[in-house]
Amino acid sequence: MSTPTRPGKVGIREVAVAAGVSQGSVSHYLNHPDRVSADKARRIQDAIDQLGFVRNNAGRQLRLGQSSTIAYLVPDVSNPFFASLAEGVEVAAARAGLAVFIANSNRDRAREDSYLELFQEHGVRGMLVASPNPIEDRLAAIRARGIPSVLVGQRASTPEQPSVSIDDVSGGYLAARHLIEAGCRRLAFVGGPLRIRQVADRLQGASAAIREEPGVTLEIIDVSSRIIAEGHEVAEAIVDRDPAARPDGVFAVNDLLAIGMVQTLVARGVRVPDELALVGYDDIEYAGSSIVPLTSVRPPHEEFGEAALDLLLAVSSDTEPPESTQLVFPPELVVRASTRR
Amino acid sequence: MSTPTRPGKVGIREVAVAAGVSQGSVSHYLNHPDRVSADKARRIQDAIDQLGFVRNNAGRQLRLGQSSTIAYLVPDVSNPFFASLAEGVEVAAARAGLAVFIANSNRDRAREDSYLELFQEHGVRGMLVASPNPIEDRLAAIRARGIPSVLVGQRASTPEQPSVSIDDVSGGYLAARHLIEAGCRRLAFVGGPLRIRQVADRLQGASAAIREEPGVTLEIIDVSSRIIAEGHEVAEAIVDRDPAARPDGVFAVNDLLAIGMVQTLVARGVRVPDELALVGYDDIEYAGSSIVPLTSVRPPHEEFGEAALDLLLAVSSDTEPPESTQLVFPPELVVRASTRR
DNA sequence: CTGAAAGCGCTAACAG
DNA sequence: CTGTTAGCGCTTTCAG
Repeated sequence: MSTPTRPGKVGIREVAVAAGVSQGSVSHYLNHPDRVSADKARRIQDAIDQLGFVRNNAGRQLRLGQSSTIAYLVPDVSNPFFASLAEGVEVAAARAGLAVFIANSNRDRAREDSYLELFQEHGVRGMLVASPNPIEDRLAAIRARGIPSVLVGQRASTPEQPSVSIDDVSGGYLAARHLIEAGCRRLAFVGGPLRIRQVADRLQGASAAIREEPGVTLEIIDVSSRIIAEGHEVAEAIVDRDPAARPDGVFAVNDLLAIGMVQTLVARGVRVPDELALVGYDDIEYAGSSIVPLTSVRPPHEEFGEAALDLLLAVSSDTEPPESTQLVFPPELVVRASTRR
Repeated sequence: MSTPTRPGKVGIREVAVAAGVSQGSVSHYLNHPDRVSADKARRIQDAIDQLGFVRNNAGRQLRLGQSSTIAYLVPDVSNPFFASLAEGVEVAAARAGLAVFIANSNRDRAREDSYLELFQEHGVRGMLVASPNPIEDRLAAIRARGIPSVLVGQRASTPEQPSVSIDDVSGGYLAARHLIEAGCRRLAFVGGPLRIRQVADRLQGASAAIREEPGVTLEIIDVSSRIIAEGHEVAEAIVDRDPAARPDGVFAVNDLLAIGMVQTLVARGVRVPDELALVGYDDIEYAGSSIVPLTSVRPPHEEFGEAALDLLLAVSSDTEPPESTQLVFPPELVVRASTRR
């Protein structure tokens, strides 16, 4: 027999037999439907429906040498900021006929590595990577193997690495400046670890604003993670201080921390913003609906995700690479009740 | 030449040449490291590092006939409820040596379908599916092709379909009962469309509670999507009514709606809970830090995700399938300020 | 312990 | 327009 049908397995071969055509025609039908006669097309489609044929991606990809999925690696799926980026990424990907697989590293170095490895093994078309860790070396190595990537949320330090980020230094400046203008004199920066680029940049911007204003002090409250629970702890510690020793304005390095803080501050009877004004960062959807609506530094969200994917597409196309491969968006300050005295 | 080295491409073949061993030995080293002599193992590893070899998943999977990734299809990545499930899913997956790819259908039927198709093409080991749509038929067809799945967040209606869900009827009952006990007499259920199983079940539970209490009425306010923005709209409409015509207790079918509602109610000067008490559903992390902290019906989160993955593993193993393949967790009511009069 | 070789399912180049 | 066929990279028998 030249084309035996194996029971149980439904491949292109079984479809061909059922439709009474050759394997090649089925493949043609699948990939260039217009190059097959209407009659055979119908018979093939019928056979496909009948048999419930699903084309095997492994075979296809092995043959083609590339897939049509792109990967989006996120440090924390439960941070709404990354979720809202994902929306934009998917919109742009759909437009380009690509599917997006999201993977969650949970900020864990080892898991980041293993997903990065996995993506390569899977031959993804490209990757979008958001990470609190220094990861450019790894991305450079991956790029050398032909897989392009865009660093998301952090400006790349080498010109070869495309990135999409916001200007965190000016975001930090905006936040601190605003607190000063609201009358705060003893500021605190809540965030860490400082080795994280975004954290350091935001602090740097805040420091610059403080330096412009003699008499205003900046205390740094270092935290190891940037989640709601950590905000609770920091706020507890602040409330436990002698009232005179408390900061009167806090710039939290992200909204999760800020939300946690407001929650505890309010619960412990500290008046926000009167006794303590608070600015967050990212302007996640929940910032505006916090116990005390949160003033926050707002990066673009969906546009940001779209920009990242478009950039990835641009750098991976054969055409001339785009003018600039390091997009930096300006942040905006969204003022809400947490700083409105 | 029997093993030519193609420049640029680094495959198992190139590694073999560089290490001076055969292709088969490299593969052995990769898959059964203990079956290779220490000397060759070292040489092979050196060659791998040197060349930056990454094994090609397409070839591997084609040969093996299966992959070691599982898929998690989510209707909305930006809903923190699904994000918190993801954490649990990944924990359990990591334990089993599996990687999780998350895909976002954005509640869109067509996108759901195309991801489901894609997962099959990719030969995932199994899928976890959360969907507001009726999707069991599709999953049954996929199961027939050998890919197991677990329906998440919705009890399956056929015994063959494994599922992990909470008892939404009793969740709805809990919510409405609580509002009644808080003194509410004109309740409103905010949610929709009613063809969504979870929505219908929650309403059914609420109705049961109302029937127990003569004199209490239940108004149904139908919405088409269950997001924060929709909550804003519903609240606007309620505030625009004559005060006497407003409900005094609202059960929102999820926290997103409830959060949007509180935000608008407070902004428009309606006192929550005094004029209007509010209960949400899902107990997402932000419910507790809402402008008025939200009473909510709480399903398990991480445990839920873990349970789903464990169930998937259990049904896909060759061993006897577990006693019960339809896990239903009981919900709890978490009482916060939004109903505390 | 090691190597040679077959073949997983598919696509595209080529011949008819 | 249709069929035949050669691999894509890998794993795994099976011999040695």
